This record gives sequence, structure tokens and C-alpha cells, in this order.
Amino acid sequence: MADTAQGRSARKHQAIVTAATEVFMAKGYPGTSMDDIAKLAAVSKQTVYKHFTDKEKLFSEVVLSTTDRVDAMIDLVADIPAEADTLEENLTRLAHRFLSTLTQPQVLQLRRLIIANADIFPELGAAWYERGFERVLATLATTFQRLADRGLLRIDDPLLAANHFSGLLLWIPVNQAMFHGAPQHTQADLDRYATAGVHAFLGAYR
Amino acid sequence: MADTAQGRSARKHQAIVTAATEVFMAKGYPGTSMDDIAKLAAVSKQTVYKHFTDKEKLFSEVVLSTTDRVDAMIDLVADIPAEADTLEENLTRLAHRFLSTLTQPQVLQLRRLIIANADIFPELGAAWYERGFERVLATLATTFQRLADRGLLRIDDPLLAANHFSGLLLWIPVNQAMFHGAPQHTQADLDRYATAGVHAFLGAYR
DNA sequence: TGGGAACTGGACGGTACGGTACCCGAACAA
DNA sequence: TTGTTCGGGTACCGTACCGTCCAGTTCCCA
Repeated sequence: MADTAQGRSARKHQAIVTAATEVFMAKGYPGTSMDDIAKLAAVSKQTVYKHFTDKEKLFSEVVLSTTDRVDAMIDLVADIPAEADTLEENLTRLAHRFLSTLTQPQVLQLRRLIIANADIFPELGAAWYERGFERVLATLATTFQRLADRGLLRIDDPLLAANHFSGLLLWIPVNQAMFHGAPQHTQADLDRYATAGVHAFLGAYR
Repeated sequence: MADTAQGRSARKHQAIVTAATEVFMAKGYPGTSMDDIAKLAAVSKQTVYKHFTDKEKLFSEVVLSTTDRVDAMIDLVADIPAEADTLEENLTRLAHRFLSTLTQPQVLQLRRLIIANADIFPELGAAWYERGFERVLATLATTFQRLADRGLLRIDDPLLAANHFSGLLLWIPVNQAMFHGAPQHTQADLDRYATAGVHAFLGAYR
């Protein structure tokens, strides 16, 4: 395990972040007590406060520590084979992965957690949005621009097109999950959203 | 005033709901104390508990009392002049009103309030979504179906098309507002989203 | 192996909140 | 005037939680 390669302090630090992530996700910011976190991390509360000055700081750390996972997402949208024949097929494949990644319960739960506390931590929500979703959108925009340069798409504003793409795909399932507290869609639903969304997108931008 | 026409009890009831709405919107469910509400309503806490058994019940009442305001929204999307020449113009006009209504700070704040507590009150979030947005979408779907019957649009699944329409328009500003805790867009932004969204929609469905 | 930093467990102060009990004063009847 | 009822406000109770303190222990590393 990587644990053994670190010092004790680093290990505790990681245990706290992991435990805090789990509890915050499950019970929300106000519903989570520092005692809960300490207990789950198998650590004394004192230690928690040694690593993080207070609850707010710990929450920020937890939220921002999730933004590095978007790199995989960025790789996903960084390129699309530029073949006219299979454009719809390639886009649909991309849409499937896009959807299945962003509709994972964990992702949606994190999203709800941040939105729920955006009034108390507005800069945190903004930071997460920038470092997370906006980076993906920007990458997707350059990919679309490249396709437009090769004459496969007709695009004025690539970033707007990227937003339209994601909106067509995600609006329905994300909305439902936000209001119901948990994902409501089946795999078949996602398939439908993917194909229909890509179809609409190509109608608009090809 | 209508107040005087009601009994004192009904007046107090209304005062409590009004005050509770304001405080819940501003400070969220956990951040709001029953004392806050009683104070703002100029009523004793005892009276609050006489009208509502507990805090949860009061919250439900407050949230569900907002769903009747969607009737105006439904009227808005219930019909579109079916003239081929001005279809884009008519849709754009609809889109403008659609956007300016649903991006009002109050509406977005309410949305955030419900999402934030959807894990504690899942049935409440679901109920609000059904009685609110889904009714609007259903109406919009029948409107689209009518346009399709007259050959102005080419639509397989009207409800999906209505979702695409709203997704194209709302995805960007709603997302931003959710994560920033307050609306971020200017009127010019909304105009852009409206025209671009309608343009994309017509590209996909005409 | 020894010294020192990091950790433990518990207790505690201060505070805020949900919900309840009790008291007070007004209105009304006799 | 006296008695009674009823609604509203204040004080209160129990609880939960954040953050701190302290005395004793464990673990890392030189």
C-alpha cells in the first residue's frame, strides 16, 4: 500500500480527508460533525484540528481535492477522430462516456453538496466550477473548433457549442437527480439521451 | 386589504408563511431558526407551533406554496402562433420570456433551496419538480406537437424536444447561478443564450 | 535506542437551536 | 367586582456541536 510509504502524519492527513469526504457527501456540511469525521477516520479530534484549522477549511480541502479527477474527463474530450463518415458515431461514443461519467452517483452527490453550500462558500463553488467543468468545456470547445476547421461542423462560438452539447445531454438526468436526491435514470435512459442529444447537436451544428 | 377580510388566525398563518419563505430563502433550511421566523413574522414562537407542528412541516408548506405561480409560466408556453414565416421570431420571443422568468434571483434561490435539501426531503423535491417544471415541459411538448402537426417542426418525441429546448436555453445560466450562489449573467448574456439556443433548436428540429 | 514530535481520549466552555411549560393580561359573563 | 377562559409571550430544558485544553501514550527517525 501507498500508506506505508508515507510518514504517520501524511497518513493521518489522508485518512481524515477520505473520511471527511464520505461523511460530507452522505450528510451534508451542516449535518456533519467533526466528531463524526474523527471517529470514521479513527483519529482523535485534536488531530483533525491540527491538520485543518477549522471545519470550513476542511470542507474546502475536501471539495477542491476532487477537481484533479477531471483530468481523465479532459483526455476524453480532447480529441475526436476527424472522419466525416463516422462523425455521428464518434460523437455518440463520446456522449455515452460523457454521460456515464457525469451521472455517477458520486459525481451528482458532490455536485449537490457544492450547490447546497454555495451561498455560504460562494468562492468555493465558483472555484470548483472553474477548475472542473469549465476546463472540460474549454477543451471540448477546442475539439469542436478543430472539427469546424476541417469543415465537419459549422460553428461560430465553440464554447457556446460545447455548452449546448453538454446541455442537450445532461439537462434531463442532472435535473432529475438534483431534485430527487439520487439518480433516477436507467442505462436505457442514458442511451436515449446520448443518441437523441447527439442527433439534435448535429442537426444544429453540421 | 385582503388581510382584514380574514380572521386573525388566518392572517397570522399567512404572516408566518411569508416570513418563513423569506428567511428560508436567505439562510437555507438548517441556517434558519424558528425564532428567526417568529421574530420576522411578529408572532410568538408558540403561535408558529400552533399553526405548524414542526419545522419540517413548515418548510414543506413554504415550498409547495410556491408551485401555484407556475400557472403564468404554463400560459406562456401554451401556444405559439403557427406561422412559418415568423416561427423563429416567435420562438425567440418565447425564449426571452422563458429565460427572464426562470433566471430571476428568487426562482434560482428557491431552486437552490430545494436542491440543497433534496436528500433530507426527497419527496418534497420530487413533488416540486413535478408540480412545477414538469408541468411546464408537458405543456411545451404539446405546443411543439401542434407545430409538428402543421409541418413546422419535425419531432419524434415532443417531451424530449421540450427538454432539449429548455436545456439549450437554461443550462448555462442555471449552472452558473447554482455554483456561484447568485446569478452571474447580464441581460446581454440572456439575449445571446435565447437567440443562439433557438437557432440551435431550429437547426435540430426543423 | 532514546528523544521529541505527533497522537489519543476525554472532558469542558460556550453557544445555538428545537420544542415545551408556564405565566400574564385581555375579554367577557354574571 | 369577581370569576373564567383563551391566546400570546417569556423562560426554560435537553441536546448537539465547535473548538480547546491537558495528561498520558505511541510512533518515527536520527
